[in-house]
Amino acid sequence: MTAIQRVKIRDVVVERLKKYITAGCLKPGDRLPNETELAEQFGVSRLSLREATKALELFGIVESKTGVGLTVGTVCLERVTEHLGFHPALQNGSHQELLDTRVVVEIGALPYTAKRMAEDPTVYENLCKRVDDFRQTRDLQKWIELDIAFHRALLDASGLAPLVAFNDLLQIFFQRFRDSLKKADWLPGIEAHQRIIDALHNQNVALATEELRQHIEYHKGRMGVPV
Amino acid sequence: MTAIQRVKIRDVVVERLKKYITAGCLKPGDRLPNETELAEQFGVSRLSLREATKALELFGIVESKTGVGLTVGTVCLERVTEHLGFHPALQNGSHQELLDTRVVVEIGALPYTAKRMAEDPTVYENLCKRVDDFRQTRDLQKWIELDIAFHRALLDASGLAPLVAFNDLLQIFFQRFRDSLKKADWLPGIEAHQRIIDALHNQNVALATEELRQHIEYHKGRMGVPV
DNA sequence: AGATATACATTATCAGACAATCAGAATGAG
DNA sequence: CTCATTCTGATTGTCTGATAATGTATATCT
Repeated sequence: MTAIQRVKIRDVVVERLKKYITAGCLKPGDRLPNETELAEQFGVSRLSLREATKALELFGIVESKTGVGLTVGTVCLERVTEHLGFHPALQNGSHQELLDTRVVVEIGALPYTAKRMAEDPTVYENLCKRVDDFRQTRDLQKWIELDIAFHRALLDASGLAPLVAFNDLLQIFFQRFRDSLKKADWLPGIEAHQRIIDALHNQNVALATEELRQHIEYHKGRMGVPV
Repeated sequence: MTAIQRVKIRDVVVERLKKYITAGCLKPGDRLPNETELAEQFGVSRLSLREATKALELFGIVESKTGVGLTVGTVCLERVTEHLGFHPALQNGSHQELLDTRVVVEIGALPYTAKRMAEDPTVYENLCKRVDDFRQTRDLQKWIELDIAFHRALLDASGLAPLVAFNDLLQIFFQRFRDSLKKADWLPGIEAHQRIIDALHNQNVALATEELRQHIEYHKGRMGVPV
């Protein structure tokens, strides 16, 4: 049996809407035709079109205001996180895969970070400040936030915005595991953070790489059971 | 003026649905009440409930099958990235940034690919076959497809599915640049592909890395003007 | 017992209607 | 003329009701 599956209209509409936006090079804030017109254009009922737009609206890809119409929205990952952060249904690839992916992304960015660090002294200073914040915090929940923020800042310092966006998505899948960590598990991480940025500061990418790898993989044994 | 904003019913329903899932500790695959029942329970019309479920379905948070009903779904990174091509980080990223991001991702995956290649001989064979396909093609459009497919396969061979998903996203933004390439620009790429997988086959990750870096950056000068 | 056909529950999609809301035009007052 | 107010048209938000498509489970027949 060929695993045919009924193509649902709204999925087609979703794709066509996305294509409509990209094809027209529409930017956030740009107006879209109204529902009736789009529905007619796509040859579907207004309801089917609505189901598509409403779904996209949850991502922020489009926005709709009563009495105004549809506009292209600004995708912000916070909104995505908000909807995906709640626990039950996210269990994607194995933890190992996700962990390895993080290693690839974060380590791959290090050379770029080192380069920028050499050019701009504030980069190192800002990262140091983050480690200091870490040291002065006792609250577990705050630590989790700071840890995420640090790794994000480290990536951000590379100047590769796409990687930062991708990392934000990955973090969603790590959220659950962070919550299960104990206070003691975090302590070694603080100095590891410091060693990483110090190595970068000294333009020793190889050392920073090794420190970061160990730092990420340190959690491997502590996070829940692999698939 | 307090920025009051009409609370849309479907947003309330979305929240209640998420709460319903978390409160009941429902796991992927678990059944939900049917649409009419849920609508009644939430005190909204079936349509409003549908708009909420359909929106959540785009994320994979819930799944619905005709004739079966609603079930709790599994959120997977692939599905999320699939719809996130509109993220500002990707749209506003300069060509240089996107190119660097590709370098990070593809090179970072090489060690994993090499490892899998050592364990499974078919990995190398499959990649070789792709290069052969390349050699026997004269059509420009076909070359573009094969090139995308090759790089995708190379990533896929690493076993890191999240990276593949991210790469798929990136490729969207390289599409237009590929179209601007001439036939002659592609010729050197064929053998570069071969050299990369051969180096991996010999477990020479360093060489593969250097080949791949040069291969990707070869296009740098040929692709449109940097931002 | 096994294969086939039927019935039922459920979602998918549609059409039409009315209410709520907003932006801008028309109107009026000063 | 300028500003505030009202009105109007456009657009989305929500509802009701109905029909088609689909998958599961039951019942039926061989």
